[in-house]
Amino acid sequence: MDNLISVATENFLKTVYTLGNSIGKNTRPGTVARELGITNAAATDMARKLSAKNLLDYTKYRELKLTSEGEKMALGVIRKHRLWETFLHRVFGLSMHEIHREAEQLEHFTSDFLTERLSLFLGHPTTDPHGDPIPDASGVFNNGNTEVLPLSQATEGEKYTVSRLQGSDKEYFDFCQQNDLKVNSVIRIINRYPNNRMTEVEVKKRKLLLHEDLTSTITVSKMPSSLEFHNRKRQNP
Amino acid sequence: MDNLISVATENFLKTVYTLGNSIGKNTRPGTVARELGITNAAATDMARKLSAKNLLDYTKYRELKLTSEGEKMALGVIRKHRLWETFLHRVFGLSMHEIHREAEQLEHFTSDFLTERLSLFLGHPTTDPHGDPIPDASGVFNNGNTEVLPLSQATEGEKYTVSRLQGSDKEYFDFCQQNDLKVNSVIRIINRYPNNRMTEVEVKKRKLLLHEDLTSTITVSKMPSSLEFHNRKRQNP
DNA sequence: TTTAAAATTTAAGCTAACTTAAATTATATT
DNA sequence: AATATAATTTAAGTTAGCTTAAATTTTAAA
Repeated sequence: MDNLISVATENFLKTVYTLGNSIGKNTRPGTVARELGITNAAATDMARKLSAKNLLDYTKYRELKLTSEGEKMALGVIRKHRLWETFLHRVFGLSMHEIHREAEQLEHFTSDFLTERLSLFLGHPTTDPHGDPIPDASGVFNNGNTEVLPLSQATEGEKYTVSRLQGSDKEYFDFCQQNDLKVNSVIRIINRYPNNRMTEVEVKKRKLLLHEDLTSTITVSKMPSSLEFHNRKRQNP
Repeated sequence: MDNLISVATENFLKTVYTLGNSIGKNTRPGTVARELGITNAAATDMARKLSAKNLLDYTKYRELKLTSEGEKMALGVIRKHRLWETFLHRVFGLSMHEIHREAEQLEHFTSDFLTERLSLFLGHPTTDPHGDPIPDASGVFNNGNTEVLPLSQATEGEKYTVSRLQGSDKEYFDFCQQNDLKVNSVIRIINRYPNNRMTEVEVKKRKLLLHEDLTSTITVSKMPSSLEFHNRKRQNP
């Protein structure tokens, strides 16, 4: 009857949560396994264990569903991850592709006490540098409810603001930086070429032709999110 | 042939290093076990494993000795620990009794890359808030070589400065704070009562009668360490 | 609707890091 | 120098978190 939560468990719950909240993804054991780099057998095994601890509901051959307790834990880990990313970027000046790697470790070894000091120090941010929302200490998102959609599904002619950049490697962020694709950048859809899966956009007077590989990782919203804008301005607290 | 270093290994090496460098302590398996809260059997087991990995020299029934590789690892962990303590105290304002607990976790999940950014951010400190020296990235201490000794062994009539406070709980630091026993405080030995293991000292015009339980945890030096003083002044970088 | 392919589960086994209990070796004392 | 005590080591066993391989179930296609 071990009550302590392990890194493996935290990562498992986090992955189930993330997959469950990503469009076009599912929470079947195999999907979770692939995401975590473990075998299907290990994922099934873990699912049964976590089910016994009431952290998720598991029925053979079905998708995994977090219980409210499991979801709360997942959100706790996500909170720590995103607060650390914000911190590492703002305070230590780590670049976008570096912060995830470090936060991935730190998130598991930060007490709730320290988490709140971190959040306080940062001025209780509600989004991280990628534009991802940060839940509060009780697992609630306070980001307003602006409609967001992947750039790959944006409408021709419309104007949007970038709300999230979901890539991870240096090249991705270098490219985005280079082309002014930043959180809160204004972006207009010039043309869509669905057959070629390309989208032509305008950012800061410049035209870009982007493939769906990229446009599916950029989340945009029609109205500029004033909350996020507010947060971006407070760089050195 | 697992090349990754585990938390258990890091803590084991750190403990052997610390015991080996504390006067009146030894590095026998039982001592290490007690320190880590594991059984003797587990300590012996670990000693053999680490010996196989060339991190320490182990001969049955003898004290444990770190190899240079093992010592380097131990110093790496200690560096991370003390940098985090410095950070948490200076930047997040955590109190003395809180920083150890958090640093104890963070030290194991901080990459060398992040460690150097942390050190840079803090201005490459050479002592932590307890006055403990921080080794540099290659495991070298750059704290000058002021002679230090426990307050319990200080000489009657002499003046010293406090160089380290080695306690851990809130009560300890509250008492020290209350009585101006801080790193770099000036302290004069008025009287020693070896039979009762008490020492009478004067700090900021106030006289204190202290038991060896306390005086053995306070390290002092005859000459005020200008290096440490310099560091203490840079509070909010 | 049958069947082939894909996914999932079960079974058996491994390693790290522990445990308890028994056996061995050191050490300290008389 | 013999012996009691303390420390250490060995042996056997446990749990978490994996693995591979085989068996089973689902799903998708013919």
